[in-house]
Amino acid sequence: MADDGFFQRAYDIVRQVPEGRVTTYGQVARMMGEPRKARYVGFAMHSSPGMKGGVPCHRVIFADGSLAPGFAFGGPEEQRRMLEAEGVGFLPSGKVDMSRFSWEA
DNA sequence: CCTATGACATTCG
DNA sequence: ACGAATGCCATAG
Repeated sequence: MADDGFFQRAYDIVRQVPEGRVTTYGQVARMMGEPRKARYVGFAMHSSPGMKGGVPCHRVIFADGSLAPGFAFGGPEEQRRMLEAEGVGFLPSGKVDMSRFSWEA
């Protein structure tokens, strides 16, 4: 299915994200050449096979550095835990320090 | 054809 | 700084 191609492309990008590094939905969408489809990237993550498929969707966060409220692994709390375990630093605001850990191709 | 919805992003008050 | 509103694109009713 051609639609799945979009998903596969999103997975391919997220799969390239190294540990201790985070990226945003808009960023991934932009790499695919379609920055307007940021929402679909999010949907792709929702449907993502998870770390088993090599898709660390927990490294994909909002543009402002916040995590997905309620749709994550068991809440943003768990996601924050995982990111911290990978070496990602968090700000006192409870958001990721994008200034340091924002992933760049 | 118009309205509603969605792991987003950006702008305004 | 935070919350609300609007914009984008695609699918469904």
